[in-house]
Amino acid sequence: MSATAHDVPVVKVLPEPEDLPEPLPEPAVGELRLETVLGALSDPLRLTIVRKLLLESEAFDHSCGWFGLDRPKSSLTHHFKALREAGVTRQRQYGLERRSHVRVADLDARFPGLLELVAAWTPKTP
Amino acid sequence: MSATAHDVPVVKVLPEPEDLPEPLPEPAVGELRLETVLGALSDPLRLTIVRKLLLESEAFDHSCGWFGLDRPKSSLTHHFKALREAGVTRQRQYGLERRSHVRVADLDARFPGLLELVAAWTPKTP
DNA sequence: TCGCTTGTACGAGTTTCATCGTACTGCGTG
DNA sequence: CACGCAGTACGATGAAACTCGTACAAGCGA
Repeated sequence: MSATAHDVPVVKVLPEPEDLPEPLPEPAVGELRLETVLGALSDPLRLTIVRKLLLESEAFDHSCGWFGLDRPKSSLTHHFKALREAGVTRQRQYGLERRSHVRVADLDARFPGLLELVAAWTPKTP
Repeated sequence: MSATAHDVPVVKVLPEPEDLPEPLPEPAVGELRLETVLGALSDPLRLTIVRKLLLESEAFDHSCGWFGLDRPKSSLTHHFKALREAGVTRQRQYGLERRSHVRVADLDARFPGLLELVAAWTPKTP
């Protein structure tokens, strides 16, 4: 193709799509169901996860441990899987870690306004 | 601004609050919780109810039977109660009937955009 | 290669929820 | 006042979901 021998890569701002590991199994955009997504978001812990991803993750995926959640690992696996299978997050395997990010574009396309509600959410005080 | 003393009220679009029976017990606006509301809306039958109220109820409350749902009465009671206790609907007793409407103003104030998602929802086809 | 780390799989215990039959209440009408 | 109707309350059943311990797989570094 157009790539020649003297083409030198300079800086890579973001990893190329081909460089990323394949996402774990997830529903396609057209398969997203409102009732399923709402069900996944009806749990305080999962709201916490998604909100933290929305507000504090600057274009990076984050592994399970980054959230600092005080729960056993098997519980966290359960909730991250629930979010991914509902289509809220995407997960990729980076060596040891499995990192997550919110499918912002997909969710905004299918359910505009929903993520703003999650970002504005605050946990119950008492 | 331009309103002066000789402005005469023309039509009463909505009935006065004093004419209505007291609403059944429900959470106040400030007590609405996103996780609870999303949980109430994560059920296809309840989404059907709320959507139908949003799209087809022209400023009127509607009784249980109006929806034409093919379920036993005790099931319907369960779901209408779930919606009311989550703060999605308001119910008033009119003689024999208990009529419901969506708390549009309250929900729009606390969770802007949420009801638009419900209105745009369509049940699963298969 | 031997650990250490990250996370999964599986399974049990508990809880919560949906469904719905039956019996009941409360209102309105004849 | 007796009947009928809208809807509730209660309870049983079964399915789903949350929580979490334990055991296991896979990557990475010394």
